Amino acid sequence: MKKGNRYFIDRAFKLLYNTYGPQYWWPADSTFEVMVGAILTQNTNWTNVEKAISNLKAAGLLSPHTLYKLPIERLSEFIRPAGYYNIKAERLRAFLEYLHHRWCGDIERMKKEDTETLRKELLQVKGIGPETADSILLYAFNRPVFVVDAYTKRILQRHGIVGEDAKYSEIQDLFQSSLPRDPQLFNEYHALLVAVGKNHCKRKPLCSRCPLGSLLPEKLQNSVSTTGR
DNA sequence: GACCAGGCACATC
DNA sequence: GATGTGCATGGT
Repeated sequence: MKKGNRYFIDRAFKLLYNTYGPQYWWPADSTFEVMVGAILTQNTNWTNVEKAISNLKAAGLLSPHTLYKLPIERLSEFIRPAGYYNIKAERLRAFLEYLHHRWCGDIERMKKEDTETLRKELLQVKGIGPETADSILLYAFNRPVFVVDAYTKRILQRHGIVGEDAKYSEIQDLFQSSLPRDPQLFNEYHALLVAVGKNHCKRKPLCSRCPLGSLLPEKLQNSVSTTGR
């Protein structure tokens, strides 16, 4: 672990927290809702996911048992606003099968399993990859697992902390070995990275006035766009 | 109308 | 193992 990287990880959190304050993630009323949301939000704006979730709520379907009984064709209609609705219906279906066959639909039982086992099992569910599995572990089960998303990767790349070809596990290790294993800290940090990413780190360069600007290495200062906000 | 969003699986080389 | 592609709605 390079010392400069640890400094960046440490300092960035403070800057982001001072700028944006607590993010109160994950916005949901239940553990199950977090898990459903984690699948629905794959490559999708959260506002679209909210529409899908409120559809399910309004129909009284947001529980492991009721959703399990719902035919996949109807499920896909309810979640339509979230986009990729056919594929996400299949993914939710696969998760619900896992929940029922492995845990009898009992989330309280699932909560007692250890983190490594849960992660391994979640990754075997078709449609659940590393980010979705880790979102469930952190935000639904309060486990000290750092979630790496597209914004996290982009921000680290633009600051020269990791290379263009950085793998998920490399970035995750970077955070997990630099920070105390505190779920609340990981929770807040990831949410803050999304907040700054939405404002300043889109696919096209948009770095000016970014709260992390002071952490940019000098050699990268020239690449900062001044046309953004 | 173009671009983007809190990924993942699968085909192909 | 790396790279490309399909999946789709809704906001800016």
